[in-house]
Amino acid sequence: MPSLSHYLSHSLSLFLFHSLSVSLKKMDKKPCISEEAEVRKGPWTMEEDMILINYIANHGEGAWNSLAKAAGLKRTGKSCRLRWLNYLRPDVRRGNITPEEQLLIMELHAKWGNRWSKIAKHLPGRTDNEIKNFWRTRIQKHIKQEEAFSGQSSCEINEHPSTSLQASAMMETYSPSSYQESTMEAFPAETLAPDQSTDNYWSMEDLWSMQLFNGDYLINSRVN
DNA sequence: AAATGAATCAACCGCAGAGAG
DNA sequence: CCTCTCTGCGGTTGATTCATT
Repeated sequence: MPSLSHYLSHSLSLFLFHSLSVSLKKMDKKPCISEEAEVRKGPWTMEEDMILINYIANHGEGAWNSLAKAAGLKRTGKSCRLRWLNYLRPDVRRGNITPEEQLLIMELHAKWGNRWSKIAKHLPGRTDNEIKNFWRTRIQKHIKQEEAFSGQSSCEINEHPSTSLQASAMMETYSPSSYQESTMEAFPAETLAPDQSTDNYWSMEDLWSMQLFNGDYLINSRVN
């Protein structure tokens, strides 16, 4: 029977394997470093992620510019904030948007338009970036296809339903009830099933729950 | 198997608002 | 007030992955 430490080290190996393969792939892109200010851009490396997680675990988040400097990251505060909020936070949900979440997004978008951060607040674990991407790649595309199919070219999708007329037009186009009927079947079942894509994949949530990102642990295990 | 186009998503950019000095 | 800095938001880009031919 494997011991807890064995299990944890196995988990860590899997994590490192996954992270390394991702990082190596991404490092091919060579995050660019501007000569003068030495600011890194582009994809984050595993080591940068660990530094950021470790720093926030010990000092908390916020004051991103000084955090970036204090943590020794050659990144802008903005970049650190974005990485943390969209990817590293322990409560970030990975995996596909569920049908329930889709409906909620549709409803809230009809209400508020492109207020992604406001919408995201009503979807625990989802980020504004994720919802925005989801909207643009899936829903907007589908709506446009529907329009093209029905030949209703006059009903343009407006990203900013600032007027009540525009808003009501949008509601007509994708009110929750009509959306549920007409749209759901347009999304393949596998894209709707939650968390199916996470096989053999360690989500940040998993890792946090295993307490792999405990500050002390990271300090000791950081790859030099 | 290779080429090509489409889809996805992480990360950047610019802008605006808030707050400090 | 004015200016500067920081933060957060929404739009956009571009690299990677996936699907199709």
